[in-house]
Amino acid sequence: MRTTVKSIPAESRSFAETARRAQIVDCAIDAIAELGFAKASVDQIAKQLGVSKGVITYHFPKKEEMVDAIIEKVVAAGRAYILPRIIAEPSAAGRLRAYIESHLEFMDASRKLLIALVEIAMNARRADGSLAIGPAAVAERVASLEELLRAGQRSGEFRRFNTRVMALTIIQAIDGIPPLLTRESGLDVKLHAKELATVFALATRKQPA
Amino acid sequence: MRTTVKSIPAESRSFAETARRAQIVDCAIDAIAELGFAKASVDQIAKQLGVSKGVITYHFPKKEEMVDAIIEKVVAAGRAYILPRIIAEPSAAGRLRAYIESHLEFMDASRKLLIALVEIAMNARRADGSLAIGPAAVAERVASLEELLRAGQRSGEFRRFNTRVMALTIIQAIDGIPPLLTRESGLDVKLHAKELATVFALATRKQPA
Amino acid sequence: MRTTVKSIPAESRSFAETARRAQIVDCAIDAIAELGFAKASVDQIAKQLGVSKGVITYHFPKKEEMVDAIIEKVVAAGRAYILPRIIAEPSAAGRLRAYIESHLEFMDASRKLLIALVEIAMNARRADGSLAIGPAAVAERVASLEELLRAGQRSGEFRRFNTRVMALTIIQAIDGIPPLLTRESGLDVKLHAKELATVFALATRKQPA
Amino acid sequence: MRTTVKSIPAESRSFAETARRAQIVDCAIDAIAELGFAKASVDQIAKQLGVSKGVITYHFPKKEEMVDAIIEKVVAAGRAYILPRIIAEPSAAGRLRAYIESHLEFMDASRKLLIALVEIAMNARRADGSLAIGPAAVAERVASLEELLRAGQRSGEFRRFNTRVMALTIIQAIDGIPPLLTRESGLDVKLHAKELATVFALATRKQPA
DNA sequence: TATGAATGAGAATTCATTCAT
DNA sequence: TATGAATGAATTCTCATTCAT
Repeated sequence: MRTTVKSIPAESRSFAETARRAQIVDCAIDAIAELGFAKASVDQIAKQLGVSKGVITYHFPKKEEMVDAIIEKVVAAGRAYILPRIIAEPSAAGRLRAYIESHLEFMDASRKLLIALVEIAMNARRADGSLAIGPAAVAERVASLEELLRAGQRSGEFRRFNTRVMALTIIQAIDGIPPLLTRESGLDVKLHAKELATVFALATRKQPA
Repeated sequence: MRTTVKSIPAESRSFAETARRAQIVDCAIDAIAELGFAKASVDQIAKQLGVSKGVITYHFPKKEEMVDAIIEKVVAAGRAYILPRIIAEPSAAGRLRAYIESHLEFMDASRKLLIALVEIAMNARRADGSLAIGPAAVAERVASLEELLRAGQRSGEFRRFNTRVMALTIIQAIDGIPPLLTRESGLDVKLHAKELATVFALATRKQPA
Repeated sequence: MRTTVKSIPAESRSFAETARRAQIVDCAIDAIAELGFAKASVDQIAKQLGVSKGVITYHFPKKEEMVDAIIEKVVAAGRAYILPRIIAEPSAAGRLRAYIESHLEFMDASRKLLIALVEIAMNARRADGSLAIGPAAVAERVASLEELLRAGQRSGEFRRFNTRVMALTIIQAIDGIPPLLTRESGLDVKLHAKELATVFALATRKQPA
Repeated sequence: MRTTVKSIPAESRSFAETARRAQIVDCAIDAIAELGFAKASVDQIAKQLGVSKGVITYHFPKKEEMVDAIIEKVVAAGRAYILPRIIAEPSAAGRLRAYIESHLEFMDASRKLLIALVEIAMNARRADGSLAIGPAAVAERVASLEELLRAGQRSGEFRRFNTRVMALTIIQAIDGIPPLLTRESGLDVKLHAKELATVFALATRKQPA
């Protein structure tokens, strides 16, 4: 038997369980990306997956859990793509460029994931009314980017600037991309990435004369 | 008289009617900013305004009309704040700085308005399912900013760059602010604005040797 | 001042009052005929009349009263058209033919009135849920037609038949016309009337050997 | 599974599903016959069935589907009753008599069904505003009755008359019965049927002398 | 008399969630 | 595990009616 209230904790999930959850998450991402968060009902997701609604609620007793699983998946995928590309760069400037470009490349390659994530970021709310993707998540990203920037300042590659504001500026410049992708499906992301990288390269480098 | 089908056309509204609509719009903005678009139901708005639900549907037979009124209000307010500040600047660089800073100042001064607008931009959909704030609205802003940038290039103030990508980058950097305001209520917008202005000043200026 | 609960009794109505009521009734008939009873809201009627909703509710505090006024008008108009044509006929057979033909002629000439009346007959209900046009109204018409038929039997023109059933049959054959008019706007009512008259002429006459 | 958008297609319905739908349809027929179409809300029907409103919308996502199911049921029942009785008759006159009498017998035996059907015919409208039972449905019946009449004329049983008008006349004489049943619950339908059959027998037969 | 604002009941529909099988 | 039926709250919208001016 299975209690209705709680889903199986991650560590005690069977292989099949894990696979099913992944399937559902993928399908939910599709649905959210296509229809928007508001219209991506459990019904819809189940329909697209070709199973009964009960399957969804069995694996994710609360929709919130499904949302969390989606966030987790996208974040993990993003990290897996981006981190190695940053680390591979020897200079701070290179790492910043890699940070920006790999973010946009990932977004380009995983449009649906990102569109879904943004839908969730804007709409999904917890039972108490708070946003599902809260300030803490951003704060973490900001902190890690600041670290990168400060390293560049310490090494003398970057000029003096407020690292917190610069980090926020870069991050929200990046985070502005997915909605752009929704609106302009033909957007040249490569070009956009290069331009954005250039912008922040010029903005952070030690200014000549 | 009031038909159920159409609201009174703007030009034939009485003073009281206009005032009531404004009141409702303000209240709706509050509700949307606080609760998010999805939870800002007609019921909620009516409750916050201390009137019956019918009052809302009386003045705005379709919720869509209310949404349009909100958009109109915010856009008009934004334009009124920003445009004079841009025009006042003699140089292209000055106008770009004014563009960025006045946008952020306005957002800072009118946080709720902007948060509501972004909620609407992300969520509100017309009866046919299309977004209430469509690609056309963005395209218009991009075009007008590109004009500013091209003028700077023509006058020799700005380096050569892809104006479309730069415009998009600037605009989405700006549009990323309201969600930031939601998450970080203590954000120093003045500082952020200056930093952002500097970023794009450095990014657009004719590069020194 | 004027109480909200009761309309002015018929006998103490001013000329203007009477005219206004007639205007509203005409407009309501139009609206009901066009939109159907369910969609002919007070709002709609007021809009078509170009006045405020209050005007309607002032003259007809309850919608039911308006409905009654419509019924009254149509019935009176019908009676005025039909009765003289019946009385003019010397024979029972002639009166029956006149009964049928003048009914259909009236319906043809006053399609909107009849369509509205049928809409009301089918849909309008009193506060207690009973139909606005009840059994009594039909009973009266049946009785009067039976009288005509019995006279024909007494005079030897008609064969023996159950006058009640024949009267009901004729009346509902007639009452079936307005919906027919709604569905088939090109219906040849003249032809239909003649055919119907012939049917009942053949059905009532003393049968030849 | 059950999507919100579409109900299960007829061919893939389970036994239980079919039974439930039938139960709801029956209950809806009761409600419509009793209260009229306008007052037979989903709420009402659910209440009468002793279930929650969601049950209805679960099985019939759109009320229109429920209406269609009702129409289908009544039409099928009618056809099943009437057709064999017509076919059984060898002569055209016999078939016409069977047509009329079996219609009325069916109406008598299934009063509620017919009353509900007429309510629907008069009131139910599709999303686009068109009547749920449109002109096409009547046209079909007229055509098939005309065929019967023409056969009688060809065989020499019937006199020459306009088959279209005669068919329309017969059909609306029949269709006038259900409202009559609503108003006069004590109506002797047997007698009425015989009388109606006689009327049209006399009206269609080759005239003596 | 006329107006328009306000009211509140009730309509259809959507949806997350619960639960027996 | 999976299914699908059931639930009830919430949402938008319509409408007759009331009432102050």
